[in-house]
Amino acid sequence: MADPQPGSRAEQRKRTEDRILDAAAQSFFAVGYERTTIRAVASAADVDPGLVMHYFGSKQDLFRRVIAAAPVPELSAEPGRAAEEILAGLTERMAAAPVASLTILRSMLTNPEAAEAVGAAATRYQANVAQAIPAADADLRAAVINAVILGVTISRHLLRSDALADAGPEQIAELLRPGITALAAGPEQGPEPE
Amino acid sequence: MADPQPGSRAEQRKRTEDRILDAAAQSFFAVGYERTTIRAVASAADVDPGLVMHYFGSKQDLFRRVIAAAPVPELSAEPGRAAEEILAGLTERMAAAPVASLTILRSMLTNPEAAEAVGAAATRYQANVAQAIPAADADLRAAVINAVILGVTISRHLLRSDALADAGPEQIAELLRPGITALAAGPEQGPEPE
DNA sequence: TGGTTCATTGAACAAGCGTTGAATGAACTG
DNA sequence: CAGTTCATTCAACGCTTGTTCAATGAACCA
Repeated sequence: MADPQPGSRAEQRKRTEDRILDAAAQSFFAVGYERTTIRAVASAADVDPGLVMHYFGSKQDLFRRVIAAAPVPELSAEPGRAAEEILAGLTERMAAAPVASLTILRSMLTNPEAAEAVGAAATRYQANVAQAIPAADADLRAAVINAVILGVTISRHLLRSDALADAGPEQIAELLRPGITALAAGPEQGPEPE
Repeated sequence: MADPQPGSRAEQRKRTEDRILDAAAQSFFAVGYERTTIRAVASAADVDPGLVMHYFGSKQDLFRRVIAAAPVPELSAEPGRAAEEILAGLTERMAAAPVASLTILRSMLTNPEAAEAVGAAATRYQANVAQAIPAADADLRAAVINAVILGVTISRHLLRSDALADAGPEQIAELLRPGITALAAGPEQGPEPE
């Protein structure tokens, strides 16, 4: 599945499609779904608005294409090590949050499609986390962990909270460690069962 | 500052204004700023769109009026008790989250005005929290606490995460307790500093 | 080379938006 | 009661939006 011949029609098309996709991703990420206009995307990609429609069908489809590039974090942990894996994943994501993921987050509160994407990803992630938590309320605990990660990510990357944006990923992860550990450990049940 | 005479012109105006404000709040909360239309608000309030403009000036001003009703959580805590007060405040807010606050949250990622409101409230709240934390990185800790609260609130009320929406406020607060406590306590420094 | 495909453009459409300003008629004021 | 205020409506403007469709010209294939 190599790139088509340079200068060929197919290659030119791919170049243009990618330019549009890039411009769209940038705009969706920067201002969200509603404030992004086909015209602005086309202009940023140095292309006619009609071409955007011709290639991607509709604004909604274009949005779908952009957010389809969002990697869904996979996580499979064994009980006891769950907290560390969660923190490691969070650290990694804080260091380099992909544009597609942030685009979804930016639009999730106003765009049903984005909300659904977030919901689906959250459900998968929560299921994986919950299975590693030895507690009756594992689902709730996983949901809270998810909420915490969501809040930190939004504050840091979208709201650009000064304190959070300036701090290093490991520093933030360190501060979250006690809470995540407690959430992933399950209920305390007196001194060392067994 | 009693209500004006019933049936009077002033009273009638107030009634209408309130009806518009209610409809606007509901719409802003439900679908956010961009998807809310003056026409829809007017229709819901059984009023002509022109009247909305006449009374509130512009859509942006109407939005301002709605979010001006959002209570800013005040918090002044002494070191050591900070965590409990934070958790108490969070519990309270989870039990009855005011529409205005949720409206701001809904729009904060796409509307600059809402983002500013969130930022301002967050800054004030963080300052209060930080002052009660005995640590060099108190600001960062306060920011993380804020982010956690933000994430939980969004997940619960806006994303309607099943697990979180079904759980009781106290239950969630209980799960959050270890993390918040650790954040508000400052760095551990060996066994019981005297 | 001649015909077809297709990337790309330009102009336009219909719908919806926020917003305006004149018109109406009932509530006020003197 | 006459005159003014003002809550409310109606119709319209100008703009932007997503979207469509015919036209163009270069790349492709036989």
